[in-house]
Amino acid sequence: MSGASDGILRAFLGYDMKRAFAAIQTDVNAALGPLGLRMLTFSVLAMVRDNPAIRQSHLAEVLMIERPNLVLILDELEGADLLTRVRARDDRRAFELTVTLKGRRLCDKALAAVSAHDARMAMGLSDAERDALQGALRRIERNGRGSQDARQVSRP
Amino acid sequence: MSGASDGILRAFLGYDMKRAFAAIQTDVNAALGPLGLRMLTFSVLAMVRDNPAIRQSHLAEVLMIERPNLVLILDELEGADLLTRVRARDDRRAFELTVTLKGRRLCDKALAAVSAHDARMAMGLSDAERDALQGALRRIERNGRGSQDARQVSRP
DNA sequence: TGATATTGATTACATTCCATAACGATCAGT
DNA sequence: ACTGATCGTTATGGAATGTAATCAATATCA
Repeated sequence: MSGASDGILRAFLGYDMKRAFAAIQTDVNAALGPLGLRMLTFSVLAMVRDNPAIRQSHLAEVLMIERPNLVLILDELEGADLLTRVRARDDRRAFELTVTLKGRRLCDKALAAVSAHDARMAMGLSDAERDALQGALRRIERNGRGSQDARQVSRP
Repeated sequence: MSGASDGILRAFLGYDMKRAFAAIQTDVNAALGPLGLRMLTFSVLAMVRDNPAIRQSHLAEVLMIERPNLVLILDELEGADLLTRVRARDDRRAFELTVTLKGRRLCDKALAAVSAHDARMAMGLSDAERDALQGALRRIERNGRGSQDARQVSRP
């Protein structure tokens, strides 16, 4: 007789999401830890690898990270020789981000580790179920943006 | 021509989850803010309401919150006269948590606000899609626990 | 052109959430 | 009674996130 139950909260998407995401974050960080990466630094590294010469502002916008926070992440990655900041020729305020050879190699390993983690977390889900899940998650993300925009519109 | 895309990361569940959960958290906190609650304090309040005389340890275990962190949340809720800490008769170390009348009323309002938020975020999903989504999320949560246990088992 | 506003990156700072170690008080088992 | 475990607490640190303010460089426009 365990006694208490969280049945009320299980009625809400947010509760299931929080717990599922916590499980994912724990597992992915465990998978990336041996490589010296976390979920966030991996996201940045993979994004820069796939979008060479991307600017910090643009990257922050796409990843929905505040610019000041991205600076620290880039300091870490640049300090580990995984990517470089190079002044843009056409705009000397901006930096162009590019992954180094070392960064590309680490990114390959990280992609393999994260893929394994991803398969582990999706165990028991059919391909169709997984696709439906990701479709639903993107729908929720869009629904959230809608609300945000609506609130911002109400400003002068 | 926006330029960069996060297509690589979109292949992973964790990325979609992080963004969907961020949207949910932003929206639910906006919904609860006017009531003086956050996602976490609401979870605790609703749990205590539905499980009167629950002990802190038990509550922390069910919600997967570390005991020291729960203490601060309870301080906040108790300070706002939303719940009470009463010494357990059979164990004078433990506290029994119970929601006050004020807490019950606020919880009712909060439940309505969170229900509206939940419906907003699930807009565009059929009942079947929503059920499938929550089923998949719980599956992921279980998959995560499995990995955690496996790692703990490997310890001496 | 020159004055003004805007943008890119940065610094400094605060907050929230989460995790661990250590402690006093109490309980359980021997 | 002694030992070990449990309950709540304090103190502390790390990680993620957010805002304000700054400097340099660019864009806008009268």
